[in-house]
Amino acid sequence: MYSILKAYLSERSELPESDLSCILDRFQWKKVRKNEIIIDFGEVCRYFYFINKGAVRIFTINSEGVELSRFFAFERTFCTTLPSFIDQQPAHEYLQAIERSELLVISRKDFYGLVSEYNEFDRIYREILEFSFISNQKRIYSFQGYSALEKVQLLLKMQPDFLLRVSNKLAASYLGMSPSTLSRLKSKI
Amino acid sequence: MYSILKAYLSERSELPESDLSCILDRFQWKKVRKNEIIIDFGEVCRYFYFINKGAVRIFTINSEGVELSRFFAFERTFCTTLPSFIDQQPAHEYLQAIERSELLVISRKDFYGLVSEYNEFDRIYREILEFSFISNQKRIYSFQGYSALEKVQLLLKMQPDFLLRVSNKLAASYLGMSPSTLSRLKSKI
DNA sequence: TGAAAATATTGCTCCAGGTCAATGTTTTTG
DNA sequence: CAAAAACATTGACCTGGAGCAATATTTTCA
Repeated sequence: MYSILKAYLSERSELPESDLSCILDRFQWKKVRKNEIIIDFGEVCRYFYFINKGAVRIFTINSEGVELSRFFAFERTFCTTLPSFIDQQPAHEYLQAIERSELLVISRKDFYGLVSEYNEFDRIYREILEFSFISNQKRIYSFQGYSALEKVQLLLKMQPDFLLRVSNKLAASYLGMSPSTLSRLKSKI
Repeated sequence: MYSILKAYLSERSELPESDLSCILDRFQWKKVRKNEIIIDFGEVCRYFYFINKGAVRIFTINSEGVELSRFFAFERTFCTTLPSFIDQQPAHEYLQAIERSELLVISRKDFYGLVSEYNEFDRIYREILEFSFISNQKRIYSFQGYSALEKVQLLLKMQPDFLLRVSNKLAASYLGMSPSTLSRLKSKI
């Protein structure tokens, strides 16, 4: 049950077995059904999530009622609505399971406890922050610089299985184009 | 000369006078002329910069030769090409002064020295990381959800003096539209 | 498992915003 | 400080991608 997270931590640190099991103890098992909202808009985010199985997305809804997806995460990934988690203000976005998923959940208090208790865990957290920053940055450049077709090609190159795993509608809301445009482009590739 | 940085640090921490002056000692004064490239594409970024006076931008050039601006920073801001600074790989972007500017420069080694030596400085660095992440995130949503006109209005609301300070051409490269479109929209507002 | 709901595909139409080019204005620099 | 270079504005034109709607397909769940 914890073996995937254990492997994840082992690969990224030198944590001894004893520390690993202390760390794993702080996580709780949680099953969510497809489309379940894990963190709601306006709610303060009090947990960090590790995706053991399944997939989630982070999205918001603009003033015209259109869903905008910012981020998709799959197995073996840490994920949460980070701004709200950091500053404990109401989230301006949703965290949603897009498949039936199994999550390992840790409270904010325990999470920061691990960060200050284990140097190696602090390093892993910093890597998560940096990774998030850098992937956001790449996305900004891709929105600025590319046509719809190029954005699809770029996505296929960076995450070849994304379009197989994510529905046309959600993928379009991630790429910033309409579902019909994405559908047409897919038939061209 | 160091008074602006000193005030910046004081506002954000409880650092005593003695620590403050130790910290300030690690920074070097640097003047740059307008348009000067501070960090070049392909160069490994070895410094963090505090903008004492002036303004800089971070940009890249896409495959069609078009400049894409990701970020503008003005007085009283820390700034660098963060991905390259973090992992010491060649930068995929440029850091450029867009006005004649005065910078306070600290080497990566000294910077991380301060991070580990002073808890308060570590906190300030984390705030910089988080701020960068969150501002990138807002920008992603704004690219996805808004028309050209709405993007300009949003920018005016968030940073009212941006368009007064940044040339039409550069502002357009930040907003992801052509200079002619931005020019037309400005006359409508 | 089969009816209902959600999603995907595709044709048609239209317009926001791009490109190009001409002109006016500002900035740079010898 | 004047000539040159860079930039801003504006008009004319064109096209990528949006919106809508009809149909086909897939998913959901009683």
